Amino acid sequence: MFTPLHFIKGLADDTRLKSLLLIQAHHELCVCELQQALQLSQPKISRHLADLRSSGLVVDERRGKWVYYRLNPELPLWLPQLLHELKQAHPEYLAQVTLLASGSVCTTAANSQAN
Amino acid sequence: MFTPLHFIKGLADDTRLKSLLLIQAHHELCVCELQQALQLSQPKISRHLADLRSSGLVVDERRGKWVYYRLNPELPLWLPQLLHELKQAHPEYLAQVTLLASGSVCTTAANSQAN
DNA sequence: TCTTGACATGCGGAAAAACATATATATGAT
DNA sequence: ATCATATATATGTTTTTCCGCATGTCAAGA
Repeated sequence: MFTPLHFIKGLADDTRLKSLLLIQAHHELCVCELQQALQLSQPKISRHLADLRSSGLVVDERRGKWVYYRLNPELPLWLPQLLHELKQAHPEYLAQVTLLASGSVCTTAANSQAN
Repeated sequence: MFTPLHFIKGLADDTRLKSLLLIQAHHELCVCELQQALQLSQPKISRHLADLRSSGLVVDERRGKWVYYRLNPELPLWLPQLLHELKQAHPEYLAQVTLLASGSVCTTAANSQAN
């Protein structure tokens, strides 16, 4: 169903690639966390996440008001592997992007993640 | 100079991705060999190879009438690694594409590669 | 039920990517 | 010099992708 090309195209955008790297690093993130980390508009983030979802790269789960995204656990392993290698090899790529500790935006989304 | 995103974008096209996989498998290939393997027009192949060249993914070398392309040896190793994994994980992707043995097209380009 | 906060989507428009066709360049052979 | 082969590029067009802005949905609280 999904060719390798579909996956690669999913990665081929700055917003999407950075989102995936952040999601992998933090296991899961909600839209507002990505929004503040990448300093982008909500619709922009949301639309790219929808792309990632429809190309099978991420799965989403609603918990209360928030929707959490994580890497699709059924991905071919070259994909999480690639993201990992990529972060090692190009640390500067995510350097400017920092996720505020927790509970700073989205009212208390990050806080509600104590489990 | 090259961000990981530039490299990924280089891969994000059917013609380019297949070309890279074929080039890696055969160490080096000339335009006419790719052309017959992928069954595409010469300008199309040539333009995509120019893209790959300008994004640093391949290097070219002219030998006589032919121009041979191979992976840039100075690539971050996650890249050849990725191509390799990709071929393992998705053998069907290149299944339809077969390079005729040698010396079948481009007069005798492939033949001249006995070294 | 009304409101607020988090997120998704519909809809043009702009920008980039890809394409086909035609033409140019380079090399080797005649 | 001329010609044929291999490859590159120029040009105009079509397609795809990305974006901003407005609006819609859904859940929780008052």
